[in-house]
Amino acid sequence: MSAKDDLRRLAFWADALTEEEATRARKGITERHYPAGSYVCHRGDQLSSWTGVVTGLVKISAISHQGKAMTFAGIGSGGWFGEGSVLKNEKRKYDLVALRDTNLALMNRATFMWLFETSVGFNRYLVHQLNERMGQFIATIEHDRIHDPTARVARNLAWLFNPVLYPNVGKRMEITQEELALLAGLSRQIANKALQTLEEAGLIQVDRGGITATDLGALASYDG
DNA sequence: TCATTAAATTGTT
DNA sequence: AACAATTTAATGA
Repeated sequence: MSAKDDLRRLAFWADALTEEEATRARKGITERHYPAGSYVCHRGDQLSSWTGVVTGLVKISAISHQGKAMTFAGIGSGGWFGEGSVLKNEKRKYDLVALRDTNLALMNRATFMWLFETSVGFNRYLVHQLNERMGQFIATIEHDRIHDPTARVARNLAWLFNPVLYPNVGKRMEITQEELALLAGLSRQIANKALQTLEEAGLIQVDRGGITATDLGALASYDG
């Protein structure tokens, strides 16, 4: 098996690399397991690895200076994040929590920087991802003051279903209502009601242990 | 393959 | 937070 095939198991962007690049990338990555509920890193930690979710679900959240907890994004399998902190070699500005049993791929900084300076395909992927996430952040800021729980759930779902950031995700995502509540910062009961509302509105279909998006655009722009 | 049991998830109060 | 109902997973006959 080639290094690229091996790398593809951990990272979908393996296809953008040459054999040589993939070989080096693979060597710079280690896999690590995080039990459900455990912290991957706290704000202020010096986690100098670019991080990919192989399996599981991770929440990125921060506390605003006003003391309010805020979720930036949920990352499902296939998602990679933290390039900002790695590039600038600075401390994390947010908390990372594994919402369920999770396997992460950690790429050390040296390897990341080498790819960044060497690989055209890698940079193409990075720019693509940064651009997409920029759009997501802007949408987040616009809806920062939304308190309607249904809208918050809709937004979090729209993130999770983002096809650019998480190409592995199809129309259906495996996530329990409890995990979604954790993501949106709501109680499970409220999240349950919100999901029922969204289902009645025809945006999603809820089944046991998973949610199917039927109208992604409407989900992303849902404002109550 | 089927039945029983345990565990997880959901809907409701 | 606690409860009952329902679904899935695991086990063993």
